[in-house]
Amino acid sequence: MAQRNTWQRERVREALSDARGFVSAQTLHATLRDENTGIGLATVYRALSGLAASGDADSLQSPEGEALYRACSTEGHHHHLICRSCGLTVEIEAKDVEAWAQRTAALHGFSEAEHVVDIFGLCTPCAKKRAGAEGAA
Amino acid sequence: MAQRNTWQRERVREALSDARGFVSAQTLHATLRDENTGIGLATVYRALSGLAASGDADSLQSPEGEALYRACSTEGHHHHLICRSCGLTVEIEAKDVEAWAQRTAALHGFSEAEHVVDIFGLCTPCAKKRAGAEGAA
DNA sequence: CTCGTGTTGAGAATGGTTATCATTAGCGTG
DNA sequence: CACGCTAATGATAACCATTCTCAACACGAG
Repeated sequence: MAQRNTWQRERVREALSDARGFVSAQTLHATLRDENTGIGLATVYRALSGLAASGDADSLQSPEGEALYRACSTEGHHHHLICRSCGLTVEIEAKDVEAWAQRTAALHGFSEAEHVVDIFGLCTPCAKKRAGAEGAA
Repeated sequence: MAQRNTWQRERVREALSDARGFVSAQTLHATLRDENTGIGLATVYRALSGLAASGDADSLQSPEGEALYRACSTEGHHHHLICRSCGLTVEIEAKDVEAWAQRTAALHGFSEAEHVVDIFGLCTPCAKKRAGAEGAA
């Protein structure tokens, strides 16, 4: 028996799904604590890395060095389009880029190529908000 | 007078150039220490972030959450092909990917798109080494 | 040479992540 | 249903990279 079902793991999975974008383990833990669950920080980390390992979640490093996680609907390999203002995330496919990455790696004698391709930008609502708040700076 | 010339900063710049790929601040500090220079860790960090800020170095987050730096010859926007074993790094251009990123972002209503495109793999020497050491596992 | 101030360096502080370990609780079994 | 094995939990300590603090120092102008 390698894996047991615990409400904690379930809660982490839920919380991750509820979040519209990437969230840090710390934030997730805080959120779960607010919901009266006395879940432990270590457990959140464990659940999170478990989800990431099993492909149910994606993880990336924020520029500040924090690990961010997000529930992933798409099973296979994919990339993200992330709003740098509100965190909204869109999963995108990039077959062309996949091919290009493999080709480029091979061209330089690299094997077992993996790649990181993420686009950061401003989603329409945030772009509008920012344009409106311009004078406030 | 905003900036003074110190041998420490020069050493950091040199060490960064000597490294063939991305190196962590810790590694760089250790290297400089080995060269009999009694340089301080804090100084290395300071010099490194300075170089990164002035565009003389590139920085990225390793999967382990460490910040890695590399001296960058190319001024403009570019990407990296990195050996995950020895750290060897090749700078690559990806005009097609640039275009694709912009297009994709626009398609989803995102503006001010920036992107992160890096390929991690095994360079030929490392791939061979690894194949030879297979039985050791 | 002398002074002012940016810089340095050792160590403390910070903050995220992982390990430790006693306790708890799934879950298959009898 | 009760029992027991063992994975999972959670409080806390340990870790590690990075940043901050601050007194001593050295660059460089006058």
